Amino acid sequence: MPRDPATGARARARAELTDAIKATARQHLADAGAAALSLRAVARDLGMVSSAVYRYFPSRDELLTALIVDAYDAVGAAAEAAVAAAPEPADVVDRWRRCGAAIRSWALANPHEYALVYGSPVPGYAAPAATIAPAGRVALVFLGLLADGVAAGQVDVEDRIETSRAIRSDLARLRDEAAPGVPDAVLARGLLVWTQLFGAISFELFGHLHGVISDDDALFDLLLRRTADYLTRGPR
Amino acid sequence: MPRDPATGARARARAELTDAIKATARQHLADAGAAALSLRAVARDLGMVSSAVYRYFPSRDELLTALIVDAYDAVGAAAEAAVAAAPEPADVVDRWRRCGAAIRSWALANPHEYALVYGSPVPGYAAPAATIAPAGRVALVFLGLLADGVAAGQVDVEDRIETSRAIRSDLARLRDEAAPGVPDAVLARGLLVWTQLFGAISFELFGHLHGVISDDDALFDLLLRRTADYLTRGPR
DNA sequence: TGTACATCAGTGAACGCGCGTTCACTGATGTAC
DNA sequence: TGTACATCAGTGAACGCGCGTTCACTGATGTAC
Repeated sequence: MPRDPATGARARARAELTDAIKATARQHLADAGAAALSLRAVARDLGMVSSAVYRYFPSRDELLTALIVDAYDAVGAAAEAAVAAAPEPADVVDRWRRCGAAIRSWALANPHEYALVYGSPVPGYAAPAATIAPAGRVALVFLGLLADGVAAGQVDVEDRIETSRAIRSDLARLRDEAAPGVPDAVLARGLLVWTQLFGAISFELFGHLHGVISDDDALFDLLLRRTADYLTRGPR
Repeated sequence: MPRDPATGARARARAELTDAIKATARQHLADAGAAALSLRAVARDLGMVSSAVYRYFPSRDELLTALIVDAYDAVGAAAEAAVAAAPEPADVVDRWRRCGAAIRSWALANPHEYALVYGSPVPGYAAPAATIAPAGRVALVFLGLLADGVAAGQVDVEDRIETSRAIRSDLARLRDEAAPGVPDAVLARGLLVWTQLFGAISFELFGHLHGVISDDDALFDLLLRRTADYLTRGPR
């Protein structure tokens, strides 16, 4: 009866089970890690026979890919929401801090999905092209707010960088695609700050601050304040 | 005949085979990752029967631990050597750049050992206490050169930080143990720079700069210059 | 120096296990006339 | 509205595989007297 196949009972059941499989697989990530993600174990948890999962995902790697895409989308959505919720859209410092805090919060709430995409690559798994666009989503949020900050005059653009021609053309491409009007030096500062953000989150999550820093929140807050300063005021 | 058991033929053979097992296991890390490291596969590669490996490592996890300890030791030794080779021991900027470059070089030359210790934790494996001291070795190099830089008056110590009491006491412990005379703000800058260093290496190694930055060397060089500046001159 | 004994490396078979994937099948759900 | 047919979800058995770990064993290497 239903013309649109997406609204039929069968289609709805299919969508629901697809989600249930992903949800269970996500839980398994926590127990065993990506490398040990097992279709059979997921099926068992759902009360299905293992071969039934193949109706939904043609292979284990496709399931992994779906989880990776979901993770990238989730962290991107978290950042988008946090930045969009900023009361003063023109205040780039505030938006940056919200952005960074949202990414960290998501990572702390979903440590295994964070590790899945920002930790060591899964051995034997080659990320397919389908993961590229979702991977960029969260970075677009950052580049967008940088561009806004420059446009609003909140970012010092006097800074200069000495670097290779290759880097300059990389930065030019970034500018054309996602950060109109942002000069090379500001983009470079952004890149450095971006790796710093994920470096700090990874260190915290992977235990490298264990026994060294007891107040991770405070350290991260310090990072956000210092990087905001560095982004807007430059090195001097 | 030999009184010292470490010099007997049997003991030497044992030490050699222990090393051979670790070397083969290290190669396997590259192909399959830590989670899939298999005692059987290692034994096969060495032409031994799998049960023979148990004469050398009582379990798969003990072998993993040995690899982790070796990796921490290797990166620490690389940093120590690079810093010690600096012609001007008093030049903290130069030493920092050598230190950072050495860590990155080691990581690029040994990507899977880097991932083993700085990537996502191996699922189901709990790092034993024996890994704690080696893990700190590379950080001691950094803290040492910071302390030297402060003592030599090369580091701006006017900077102040606002942070929690917990962080202040963490920093005080760091100072007492490994960085005498280094004020809180400088230690905090050091921590931020430290996470930035590993964040950049991880991003590069784990493919997050792929398609974005084509000249990783130049970006890293920029990072070293900017962080050296930040370490010594502070935020302003 | 020579012999009896203890130590240790390595063997090969076996244990029980879980994995990804394929395949022919049964029923239930949808579709076309 | 009713019937014949096509589509699809899920079943259960089977494939071949590799894993960690244990165990009784054989021989070679070292040690004590």
